[in-house]
Amino acid sequence: MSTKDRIMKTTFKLFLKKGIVDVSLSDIIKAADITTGGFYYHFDSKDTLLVAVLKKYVFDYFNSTIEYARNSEGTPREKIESAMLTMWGECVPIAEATTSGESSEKADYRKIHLLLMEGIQKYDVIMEYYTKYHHNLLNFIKETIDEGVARGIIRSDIDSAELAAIIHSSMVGSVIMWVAMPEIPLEKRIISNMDYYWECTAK
Amino acid sequence: MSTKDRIMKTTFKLFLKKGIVDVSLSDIIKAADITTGGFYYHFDSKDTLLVAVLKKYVFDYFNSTIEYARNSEGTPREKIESAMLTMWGECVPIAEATTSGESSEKADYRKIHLLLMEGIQKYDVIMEYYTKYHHNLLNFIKETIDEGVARGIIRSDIDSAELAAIIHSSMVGSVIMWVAMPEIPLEKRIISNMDYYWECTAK
DNA sequence: AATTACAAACAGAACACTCGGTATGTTTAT
DNA sequence: ATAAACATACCGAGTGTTCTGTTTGTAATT
Repeated sequence: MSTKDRIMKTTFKLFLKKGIVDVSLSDIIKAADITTGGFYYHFDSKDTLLVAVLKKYVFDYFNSTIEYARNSEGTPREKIESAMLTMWGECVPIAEATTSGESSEKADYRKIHLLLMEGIQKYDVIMEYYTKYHHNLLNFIKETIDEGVARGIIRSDIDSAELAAIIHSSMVGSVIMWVAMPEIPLEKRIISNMDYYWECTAK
Repeated sequence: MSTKDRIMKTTFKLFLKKGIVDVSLSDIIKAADITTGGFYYHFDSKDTLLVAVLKKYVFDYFNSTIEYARNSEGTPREKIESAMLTMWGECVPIAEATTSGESSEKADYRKIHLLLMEGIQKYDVIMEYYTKYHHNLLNFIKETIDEGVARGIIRSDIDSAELAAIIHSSMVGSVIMWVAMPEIPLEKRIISNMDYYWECTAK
């Protein structure tokens, strides 16, 4: 693994532990076992690194998950549910970044969400990534509903754009509620919400 | 207004502008027109101030809004909807804190949400406040649904706890989506979601 | 010889916080 | 009535630390 990759991976691990602002350059340098000179050889500034890390470990992963779900088989509900659970439940790249031998602590989306909100507040470009990601997710849900209507699985008298928006915000809300009240697992929240929608929408 | 109140109000205004971590003590001292010594006469530390400000201007306001809605008249839907819109749409104390003459910039809940997430990450006690607030909100929704069932307005075969959780997360999700995609106003999102639920639950 | 990939010392600003002092009340004792 | 004793509210220079970023140096590779 290249030094640059090691810096990014180490930084992301530190983010998950302490949030963005509480990670200093010297923290990164110590944890990645490099020096200041080495760091500035690979990155222009601390900010450059932070944005690159969030893009790589969060947004690229999310968008590729959506892309994967888009091309997968299954009922509309299965497709949407599995995309959500993959993005927010399993969090593969996070697991990869954190559990490579040394650390066994569970990395979950709750931390990621807090990171994102911190990033949004600090960097406009993160806000742009976040908006684009949600447009992508919303479109995916709408397309999947349309597909369900076309296949005769979903009632054809619904407004797919509106239903997609409702499902979308409901799913996102489940995640936030899970941040505030982790005693109910995310999976249960998502499935319970979906049950309710499908009761009203399935043909 | 006492010096202590002025410090807190000024700090909250700065928070809305720059987030928590980017507000330094010297920012506060300049904006509130005090001195370092004056500040430390009133507060033990910067952290003490930050937590006190979030409690006063966010959590106390939210919880009192729920209390007010609990004791108000109207259909279950009206009660729930107006509580949400008061908390997240109008944001009275924020308006009070920011628009007292000098500043006319719109303060909305989007900033508050980002502040809260920042606070949660940094201070355990803020996380506790946040959890308590959401339990309070969830209970209010459940009680209101139960009341609707008792009054014969809502179908009696629904599980009020589950429906409350679904409505709760959907409302919270609307707020988050509004952070990411502000082009659709919060009010429209909330009403659209509620329309959908009421179609399935009203008698 | 030149470029790559780092090392190490350092600069300069910003940070939260301390501390000795001052001015202005407010009791209490004579 | 007056002075002593104390309390409250505030001042602002100064401390030590930490921060990001710069500069210069060096070993290895091409």
